Amino acid sequence: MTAVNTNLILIVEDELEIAEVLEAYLRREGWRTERALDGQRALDLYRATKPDLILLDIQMPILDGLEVLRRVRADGTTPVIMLTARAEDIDKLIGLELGADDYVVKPFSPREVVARVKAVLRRVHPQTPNMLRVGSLELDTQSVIVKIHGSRMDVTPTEYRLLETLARSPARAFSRTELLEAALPESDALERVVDAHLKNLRRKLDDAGARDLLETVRGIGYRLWGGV
Amino acid sequence: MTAVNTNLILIVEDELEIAEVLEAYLRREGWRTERALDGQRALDLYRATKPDLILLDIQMPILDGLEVLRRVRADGTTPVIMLTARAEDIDKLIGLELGADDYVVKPFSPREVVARVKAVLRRVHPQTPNMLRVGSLELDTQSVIVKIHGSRMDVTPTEYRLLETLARSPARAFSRTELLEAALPESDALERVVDAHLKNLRRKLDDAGARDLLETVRGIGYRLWGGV
DNA sequence: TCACGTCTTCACCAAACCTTCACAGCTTTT
DNA sequence: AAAAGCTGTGAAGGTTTGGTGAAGACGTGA
Repeated sequence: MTAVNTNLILIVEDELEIAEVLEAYLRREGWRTERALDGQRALDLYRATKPDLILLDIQMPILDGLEVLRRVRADGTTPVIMLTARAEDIDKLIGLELGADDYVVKPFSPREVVARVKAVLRRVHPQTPNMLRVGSLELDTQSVIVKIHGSRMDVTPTEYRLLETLARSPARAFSRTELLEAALPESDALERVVDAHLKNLRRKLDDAGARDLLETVRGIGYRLWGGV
Repeated sequence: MTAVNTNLILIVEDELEIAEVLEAYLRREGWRTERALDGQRALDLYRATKPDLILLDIQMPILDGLEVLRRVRADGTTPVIMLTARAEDIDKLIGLELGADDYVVKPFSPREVVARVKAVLRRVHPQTPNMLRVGSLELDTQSVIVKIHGSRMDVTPTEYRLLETLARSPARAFSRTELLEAALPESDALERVVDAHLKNLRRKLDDAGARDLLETVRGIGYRLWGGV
């Protein structure tokens, strides 16, 4: 029931165990998945199923990931997240004409991958708006720009992610743990880091004239409030 | 009556004390609960009651949690949150074919568990109602915001929990003990604290123009009453 | 390598909150 | 009418929680 999230994700990965773990995590989030163990099969499945997103390992038999990416790009704009063992050639990967949408460096945690997939799908999907508005706050999730009363406010990456998480569910009260997991996956920071970042964010909001936007919910966490 | 939030949660945990604490916290949120002390009884209860979600300890006599999970998965898609002592092999747990929906590592805080349960249920039933209304009182359980006649009323965490408990069963008379257990589990406060909190709550309701919402039921306790 | 911006931790403080108590007021019982 | 039983209430004390500034860790690019 509740077929809200029927995106199809193609997992291209020759290490069976990794593929299985990824599959389980993605399905847990409600996505359908397909798996390919090599580049050739990946292209076949790509053409047959037209997935909404591709998770693509670089090192693979038959056709390597970069070649698969090239051919997928020659055909369309399907979002691709690269899975790679080494951080070095990443820059080329993203920078050069290949145009992957994101990448994750092995060894990665499945949660990290899920977070990236969500982010990319949000960015790409036309049905999801790129503008978030809460009171006088405006977030452009495409260009990663924050505005208050129409003028720009500089925020650090972590502050931005926290803000976006909060802004996606205005008024909803988030626990510190939720915020940590949403904005800082892979970090084992203490809950208090949320306080620290939100304190800084608050100062900036304050300077920009939106003092009361970010509310503390005592005993629970925080909430963004721009309404009655 | 008042079948607003009739989710049934099955708690499978052999440590009695943990099970009791979890039960108290979950009931506080308005869910019904069942308890099983071992894997065999868990499966029996699962088949008999078809719960909406299962909290499943891994270490258990008779049938361990993993085996229970396997069998539940063989039968359907009931969401399962694992309770586990060690953080290490978690990813495999969730990943490989077993497919738990989430996990919490012991020692956990009951609040944390409640948050996870809420998150998983939200994922599974996307449109869960989160508004409670009694007369001119409105509770948004997701935002943790209280409104009277449409405008916000600030309440303390304990006041909020008492109010929510009362509002989930409008017109029903609660004893002080019931309210204590529902709103302050694990507290050994005297019954009189309920009076104290409700006195404060009454003053706030009064200031907000809803004087008679919270009624005293002499010899019994209190009740929320909003109209005919 | 250094300099810089950012992230994380920590310790301390203030504010908010919870609990208890004593007493007053009211209701019911004797 | 007095006594006994409940509930309302204000204030005091102790506890918990969140805000805050500073210091160190970390990573990145010059």
